[in-house]
Amino acid sequence: MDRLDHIRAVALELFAGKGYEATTMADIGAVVGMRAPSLYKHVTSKQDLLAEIMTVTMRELLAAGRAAVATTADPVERLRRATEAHVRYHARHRREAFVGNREIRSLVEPHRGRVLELRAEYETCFRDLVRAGIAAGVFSVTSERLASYAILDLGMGLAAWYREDGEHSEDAVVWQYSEFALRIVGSGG
Amino acid sequence: MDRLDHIRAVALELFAGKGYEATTMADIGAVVGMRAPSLYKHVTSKQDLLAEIMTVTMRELLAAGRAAVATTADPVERLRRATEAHVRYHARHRREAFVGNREIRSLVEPHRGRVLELRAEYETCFRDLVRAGIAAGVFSVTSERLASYAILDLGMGLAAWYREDGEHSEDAVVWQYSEFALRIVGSGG
DNA sequence: CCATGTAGCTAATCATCGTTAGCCGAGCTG
DNA sequence: CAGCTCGGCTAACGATGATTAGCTACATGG
Repeated sequence: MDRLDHIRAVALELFAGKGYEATTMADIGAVVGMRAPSLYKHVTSKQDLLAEIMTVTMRELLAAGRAAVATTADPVERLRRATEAHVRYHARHRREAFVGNREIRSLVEPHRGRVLELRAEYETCFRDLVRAGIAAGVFSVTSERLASYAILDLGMGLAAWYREDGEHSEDAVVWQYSEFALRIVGSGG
Repeated sequence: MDRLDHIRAVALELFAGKGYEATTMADIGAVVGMRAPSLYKHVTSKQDLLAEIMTVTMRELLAAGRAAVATTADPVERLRRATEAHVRYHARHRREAFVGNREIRSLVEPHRGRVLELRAEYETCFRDLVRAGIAAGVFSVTSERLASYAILDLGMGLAAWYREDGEHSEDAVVWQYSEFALRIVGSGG
């Protein structure tokens, strides 16, 4: 693995485990195997490390969501696939998702604004999916906002507790949580 | 309001808004109307401020949960009431709940251990509620763990976005989210 | 009216951290 | 072999921030 990739991976692990502010460059260096100042031969700043993790994560998440709904027009199927993508991403990249959700506050402008925009866009996608199902008469919820937030929060919660080697396989969690999402909108099996 | 209560309230507001680490004693003092060192005439440390917020919050949450299920034996009704209490607490004390969820990492031992114990106890309550419903044949989920996590995460998500003066009233959110919880376990109206 | 405690302030302490400066050895290139 | 670049190191800088020390004004109670 490239030195830089290694640093990024370690930073992600530590940001997820102790938080951005609580992680020092010396911490990162200690795991990578060098002193804090040497890190600057590979990265431009600690803030940059965070900014890149977060923007890449949000972009990937958004892309995964768009791709998931691209091949069908059925509202139920669209919401199911979007939720599957959402949950799968949060299970497979739980550290990225975790940091992405929790450390927005630590991001400095203009990165924060950009990440927030991406997130708003992502949320809008889900709200639209719910709205479409309501309009089609296949979902029964009184507020598309509450329902879409509830579904999105499933993923964020997942990123907090999911472990690759835990009790549940990725597929099991993806399936069960997608089922939950459809039940939330009143369209469960 | 007592000076000390005022300080606690300001600390809570700032911890919720910028995070514990990012909040300085000077920040708190600036809002209260005094210099950082003067705060120590009322408070023993910044860490103590956090520890008290978190332990009080967890104790209140646990008490609210226990009280909610105390007066009925019906599994469906018990889960509904527990969820109502859960969601209501997160709506009414969103700052406390938000800090309580996010700043466990910033809590130093032995406080952290105690708060984690309380949280584990609280989670166990919900898992037992779900298990009881499954045993009684009124819920249909394959994993009580996933279902209870999903329900608990609804509250945590709520604390992140809910605003007292927002689009939805507390009662509306409580009702809708409790409905979501029952739908998640396959017992929705 | 004085004595005392309360609650503020400034200055100082002490530690931590991100980041920069400048040195140096190893290894590739001509 | 000479020199350059890469990537490490130590030392130092500069800022920040929690906390302590020690001073002072004021209010209260004897």
